[in-house]
Amino acid sequence: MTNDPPRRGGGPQKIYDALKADILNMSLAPGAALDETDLSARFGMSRTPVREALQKLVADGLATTLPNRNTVVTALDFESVPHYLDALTLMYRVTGRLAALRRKPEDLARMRAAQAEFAAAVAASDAIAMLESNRNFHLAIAQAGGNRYYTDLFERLLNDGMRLLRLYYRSYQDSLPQEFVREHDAMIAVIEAGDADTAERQGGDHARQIVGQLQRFIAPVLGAAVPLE
Amino acid sequence: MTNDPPRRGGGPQKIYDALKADILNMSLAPGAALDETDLSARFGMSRTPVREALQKLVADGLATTLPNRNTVVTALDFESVPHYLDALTLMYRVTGRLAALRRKPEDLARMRAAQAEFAAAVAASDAIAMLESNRNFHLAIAQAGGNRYYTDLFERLLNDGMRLLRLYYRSYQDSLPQEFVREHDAMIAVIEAGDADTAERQGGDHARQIVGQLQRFIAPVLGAAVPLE
DNA sequence: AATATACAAATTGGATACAAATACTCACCC
DNA sequence: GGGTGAGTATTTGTATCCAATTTGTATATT
Repeated sequence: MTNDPPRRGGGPQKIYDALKADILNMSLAPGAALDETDLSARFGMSRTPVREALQKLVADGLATTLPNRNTVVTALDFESVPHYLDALTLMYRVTGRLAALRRKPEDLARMRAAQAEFAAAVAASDAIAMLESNRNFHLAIAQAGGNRYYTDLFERLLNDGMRLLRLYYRSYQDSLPQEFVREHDAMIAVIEAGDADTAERQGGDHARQIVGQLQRFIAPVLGAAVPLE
Repeated sequence: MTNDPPRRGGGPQKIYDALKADILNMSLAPGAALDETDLSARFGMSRTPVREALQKLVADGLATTLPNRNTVVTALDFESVPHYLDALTLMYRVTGRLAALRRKPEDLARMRAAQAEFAAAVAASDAIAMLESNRNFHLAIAQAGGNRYYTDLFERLLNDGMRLLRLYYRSYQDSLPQEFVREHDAMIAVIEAGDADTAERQGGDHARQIVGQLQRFIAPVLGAAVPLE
């Protein structure tokens, strides 16, 4: 039996991973309470490692602690969506460029692996798997760029993006996913070829697609047009 | 006496602030051990709030925990300096542009306050105060932009920058600080005028100055030229 | 009836106690 | 004399315990 001997120190990581997955899935909705006692019961550990995991989530911006009260899943505030899209666009461009300049064989392998998962998820119409593999694909591009400042910011953006898109994933029922699969393939090709200018332009184009998506699907919810640019 | 009744919840913040200041000053050198027991004695609190503060420092990238061993101040690795400068340059430009577009009166007030401190520190040749007020000045510009994704990244960059420059602050004995004072004033003027294109260009120019500084003062230490761009 | 106040219950923040893993010491062996 | 190993000591990781703050409820007062 390869029953992991529950190694010391692995507790907070397990709890963190589980909660993070639930938050990104929107299994835990924005605003949902994260009760320390409940969680310690659920994971069979004391409150100490639970608190450590919660503090990491807070550092990621995925949770927020209300002083002397409980911790909650961070809300998605729509007024910051334009800021979000601005930063996302910039990071698509920058990471695309850097990846073209610095990609190594193992980076391309990671990108292809994530892209294969993405294509499979699209074929299966599995929205959650789509969002997750899409996130991993773009994260692989950022990692290929090798700049941890960009990688860390981009991960935060992609995390928030998973939650935003999960709200509106109905849009993925349309023809767009196939379009994204093709675009991803094109990005891999350009990055492999090392064409930095084209990779940056592609990143901008890809971002524009997503901006358009969100405009179409969020604006109606808000009841008014989102002021973008 | 306005003796703050030591309010519950303020412990970790105090410890975090004190340690962060020491790390940015380089009073705590990179690689220095952060012993939980020592710190709890020093601050007169138990290990619990100390650990919380350390975890926040780790999340900031200022400290690193070695599993089952102690936490240390994160090392400054010179091989990532080019990445650092790349991201810093981009953030100078982006935050300059955004600040010009979205500045409010209170933002300009904060910028001017930090700039006054910076000028005073330059006049007094106080290197630490220079670095700190310089950091606060640029952070005020980022805050004026209002995009928390950029603000958070920029704060990390400015933190790392304080440590890097502290290593080589002899360069500030030269004529350059006065140059920086003038440039900062020019940035305030352009941001107040709302000229986004010029503000972005200024940011890039300012970054170029710093890149040049670091090249001149770090390259000799490394024994070879740093490959930049 | 509505509001304010006092009381009670629940939950977080912090302290202490305990267990596991690592580092250090010193002796012993080659 | 140097290296290896057992045993000890120190330090982190986890559990439990206590206190302080807040929320909700019930009662009393206007």
